[in-house]
Amino acid sequence: MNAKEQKKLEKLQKMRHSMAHVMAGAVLKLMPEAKFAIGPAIDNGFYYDFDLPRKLTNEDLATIEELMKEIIKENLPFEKEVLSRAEALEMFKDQPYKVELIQELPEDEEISIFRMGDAFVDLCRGPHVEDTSRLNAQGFKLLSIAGAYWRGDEKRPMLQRIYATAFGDPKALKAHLEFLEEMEKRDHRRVGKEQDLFSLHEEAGPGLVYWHPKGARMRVTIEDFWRKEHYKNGYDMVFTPHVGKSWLWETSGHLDFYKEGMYPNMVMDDVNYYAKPMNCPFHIMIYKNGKHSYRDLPYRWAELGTVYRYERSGTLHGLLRVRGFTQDDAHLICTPDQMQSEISEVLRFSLFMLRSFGFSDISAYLSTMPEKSVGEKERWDAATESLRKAIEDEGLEYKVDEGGGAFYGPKIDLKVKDTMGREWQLSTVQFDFNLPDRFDMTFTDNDGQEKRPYVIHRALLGSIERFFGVLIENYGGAFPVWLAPTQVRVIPVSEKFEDYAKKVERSLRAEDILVDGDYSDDRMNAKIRNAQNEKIPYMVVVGEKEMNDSAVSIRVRTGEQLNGMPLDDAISMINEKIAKKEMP
RNA sequence: GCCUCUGUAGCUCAGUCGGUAGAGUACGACCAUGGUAAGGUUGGGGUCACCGGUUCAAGUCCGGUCGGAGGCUCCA
Repeated sequence: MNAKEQKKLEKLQKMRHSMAHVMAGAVLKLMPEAKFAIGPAIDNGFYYDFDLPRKLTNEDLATIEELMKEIIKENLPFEKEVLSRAEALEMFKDQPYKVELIQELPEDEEISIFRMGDAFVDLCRGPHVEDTSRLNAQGFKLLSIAGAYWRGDEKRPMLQRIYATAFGDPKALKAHLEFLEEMEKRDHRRVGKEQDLFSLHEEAGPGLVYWHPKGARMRVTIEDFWRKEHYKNGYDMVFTPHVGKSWLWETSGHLDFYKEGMYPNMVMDDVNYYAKPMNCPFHIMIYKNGKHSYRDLPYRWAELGTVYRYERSGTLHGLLRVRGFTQDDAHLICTPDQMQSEISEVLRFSLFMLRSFGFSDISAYLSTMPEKSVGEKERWDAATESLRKAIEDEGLEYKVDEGGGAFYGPKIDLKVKDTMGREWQLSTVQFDFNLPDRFDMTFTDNDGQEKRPYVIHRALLGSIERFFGVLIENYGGAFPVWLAPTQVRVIPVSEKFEDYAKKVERSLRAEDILVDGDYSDDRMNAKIRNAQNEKIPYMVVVGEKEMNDSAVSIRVRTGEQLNGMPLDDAISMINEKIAKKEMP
C-alpha cells in the first residue's frame, strides 16, 4: 500500500469509527439503559457491541438508521477531553464494560473521552471527524444483528452486535452493496444447489459432503490432474486405512493433544479404534515397515486421504468447513542434505498447481518457532531458513509470523486471492520434528550411523472439498472448459435432427469431451436458455444446414456465435481450450 | 457450544384476525416440430421440521427438541 492509499484508508477508518459513535448515540436514544462495549471500524464498515434490556429486531435497525440520520443532521461536534483514571472511572461507573477497559489501560496511557455534542460520550482514543456534518447520511447501511461474546470469550456475557457498512459517498456504498449481492450469487452453497454439484444432509450427519454426479465429475477431473502431476513430479501414491487402533494415536500423540478434534472411539474386540483426523501416522507406518538407506531418500508419498475431525456445529459452513474431508496430502521424508531442494521443489510445485486452477495472485506466510516447541533449535533454524530461501527464490511476497509455527515445526502457508479479491489459505508446507521422534524413524547414513530423517507434511489444494468450494466461488459457477462438468450441450433445432445431434454427441464423446444432448420437447429457445443458465461452456446447435455440411453451429457461453464450423474443427478448438485450461 | 434470525411441494416463496394449503418453477402426459435466453393445455405431488400444550378448531398462539443462516478474530 502506498502513502496515498494509506491516507485514504485512515480517513475512511476515522469516518467509520465516528459512525460507530453515531450509532451508539442512536441506540442510547432508543434504549437509555444500554450498556456499551466496543465499537471499532472494520473492513468495509464498523460495528458496535451493546448489552441491551431486550433483543434487537430488524425493525430496530431501520429505527436506529433513522435516528442516526437525525444525529448526523444536527452537526454535533466531536470533542476530546483528557481525564484522570479516577475521573474516568467515576464518569463510566454505570458502564461495566467501559470500567473494565479503563482498569486494563496501562498506567502511563492517556485516558481520553470523546463527546458527540450531548448525544453520546464514549471512552475513546480517537481520532474522529470534527463534527457529524462530515459524515454522509446516505453513505452507510446497517447490515445485521449478531451475537458476540464480550471480548470474544465464550465464558463472558453474550452481547448484541450491530454490523454496518459505511463508505465516504453513496456511490461507493452502492458499489459495495452490489458486491455483497454478487457474493451471494456466487455462494458455493447456492451454486452447488443450482448446478446440482453436491449436498449436505443434516439427518445423515452434518458437515459430511455428498458429491452428486456433476460435482463428482469435476472432482475426478481435479484428482486425475493432481495424480498425473504428482507422478510427473517424482511422487508415489499410497493408500492407507481410515481407522487405526489407539496404539497408533497414542504413539503419534494425537490422543494427548488432539482428542477433542477427533471422532469418538469405536470398540471392536475390546480395542479402541479411531477414525483418522490426519494421514501422517499411516504414512509413517509404511516407512517403519523396513530399513532405509540415505540412498533411498527422499521419499515423496502422496495420498488423497479422507480424514474426519470434530468441528463445533456452529462453525460448519457448506464445503468450506466440514467434518469429513479429503486432504491432498503428501509426506516428504528426506536427509538434511536434501531438505533445501525438496522445499524449493514443493513450493514450485505448489505454485504450479494453484496457477493451473487460475489463481495467479499468491502470497506466502512464513511461521517460525513458537515458545513451546519440540526439536533442537538447530533443526528449527535450518528448516526455517530453507523455507525462507525457497520463498525468496520464487520471488513471492511474504509475511513472517514470528513464533506462529506449530509446536512441532515451522511452516509456509500460501494464500490466493480470488476474482472477487477475497483471500483463501490453500497450500501448506510444514516441518514435523515431533512424529519422527515419537515413531523413532531412522535411516542409515553413508557413515553407517542411524539418523533421523526430516519429515515434511504438505497439502497443495488443502482439502478437495474446501478447494472445490473456493473454485465455485472464484468462478461463480462459470468454470473454465477443462473443469466444467458438462463441456458441451448438443441442441437439435427440432426433433428431425435428433439423429445427427446424437452422431455429433458420439463424435465429441469419442474425443473425451464431456457432452450431453437436450432431446426434451422444449423449444430450442428454452434449451438455449437452460444451457446458458447452467453455464455450460459450449452449446452446439444442429439443424438442416449443419447436417448437410457435417458441421455444427456453436453458441459460446459468452454469447459469441460460431456458425457452420466443420465438426472436426469444433473438436480441435474445444480440445485446445481444455488442454490450455482456458475459459471458453 | 453460545446469541439472533429462521424451518410450508424437489427448488424459490405466499398464506391476513386461529376455521383442515396456494403460486411460480421443476416433474409426468398430451398438443405444437421449432434457427439462438421461457410455446400451449393438463395432471400428480404436502403428517406445514419433530414432540407436547392452549383451543370447539393450530401452518398460524405457547413450551421444548432437531436442523439451517448470520455472528462469536478486528479493542477504549
